Amino acid sequence: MARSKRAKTAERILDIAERLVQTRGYNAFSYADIAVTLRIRKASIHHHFPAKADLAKRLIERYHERFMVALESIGLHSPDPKRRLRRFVQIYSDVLRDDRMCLCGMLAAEIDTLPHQIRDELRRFFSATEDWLTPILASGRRSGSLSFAGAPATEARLLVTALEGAMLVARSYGDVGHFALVADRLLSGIGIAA
Amino acid sequence: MARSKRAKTAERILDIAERLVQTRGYNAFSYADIAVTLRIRKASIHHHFPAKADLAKRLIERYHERFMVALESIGLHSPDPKRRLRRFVQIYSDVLRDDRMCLCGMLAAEIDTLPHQIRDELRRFFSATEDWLTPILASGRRSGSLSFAGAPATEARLLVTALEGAMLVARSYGDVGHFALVADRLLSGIGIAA
DNA sequence: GTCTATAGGTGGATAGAC
DNA sequence: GTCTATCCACCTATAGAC
Repeated sequence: MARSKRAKTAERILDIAERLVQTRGYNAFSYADIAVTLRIRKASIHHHFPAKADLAKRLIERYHERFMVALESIGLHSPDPKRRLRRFVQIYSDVLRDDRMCLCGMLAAEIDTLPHQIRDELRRFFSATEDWLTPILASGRRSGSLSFAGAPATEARLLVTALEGAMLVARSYGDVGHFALVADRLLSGIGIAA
Repeated sequence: MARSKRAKTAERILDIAERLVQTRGYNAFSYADIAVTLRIRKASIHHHFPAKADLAKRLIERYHERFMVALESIGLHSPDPKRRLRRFVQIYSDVLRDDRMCLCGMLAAEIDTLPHQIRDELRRFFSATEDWLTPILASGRRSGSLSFAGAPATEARLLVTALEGAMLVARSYGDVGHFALVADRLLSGIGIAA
């Protein structure tokens, strides 16, 4: 009972590492950073994640899983395509408001320095996000709720890449409003009023 | 005469460092990497750029200057807004085709680990790019050549952030076509056919 | 599961000879 | 302007006691 509120150590390591990667990047954080925050020794972290690459792999898996859960939750709660896409954008906005970059966007920048296995995970993440968006865009247009010219899959890719880029650039301004301007423009571009 | 074809050492250091930052990031390259490529010693690099931050600062300055020269060149050679914007997108496409990320986009990802002075430089780069685009978009729409709904400055920001994001994500796929799809969609969105 | 201790390497940076 | 030599901090990772 005394430990019921405390997450297992492995999960707490992942929590701290996640924030570190999202703010500083994979190559700019160390086991020492985690050890200080968690107030254990570096060696103890290696017990849970033998190599840094193991930690990174698990980090992406967990992020991907949670992202998909969030998307499924959007699908369940709101059948309206406009509302779904607003909530989709809100996920990115919330991450940025917490002073973070998307985990996969950050790792994408460092792609040339990461194990090959991780490249595959990143691709899967972006593709899965597009795959979630595409049918919503398609059916939304069919029902007359949304309006855009090209293929739904193209529009999905624009949304994913533009939101990643807007986060990236907005962070250099330290201004969520910078992101919001682009996000609103993206939504209005498919017929969703701000 | 014998050395007329060889750039000064400082410039060659910048050339190598530029590629390293654009491919690996600021935190994943070292003076040792440059030394090996240039076949001189690490200490010699410190003679030209005492600290790594000095190198980074000069790197952004040079990139920004050259980018602006490229934009001015577009302005001189083609009065047609459609043609200007196609050539604008082509600049990003060329960088990606050389297996690089935009230097400033890469540094933007690492923003939390960089000297504060560099944050200002990055902001200046993105803002200058938007400032170059905005009047072209405005006059292009006035003349009936371009077509979009909101403020020209908003459209400019969408273009800059979306192109950065498209480069970022496309690099994780190792596929320029991934970028091209988004780029074409961005252009068609303002009335420029592929 | 956490600790101490340490290995073996690399990071940025400096002093001083040539 | 380039070199050798060196510093010290930090890195990832391992061995073995508790």
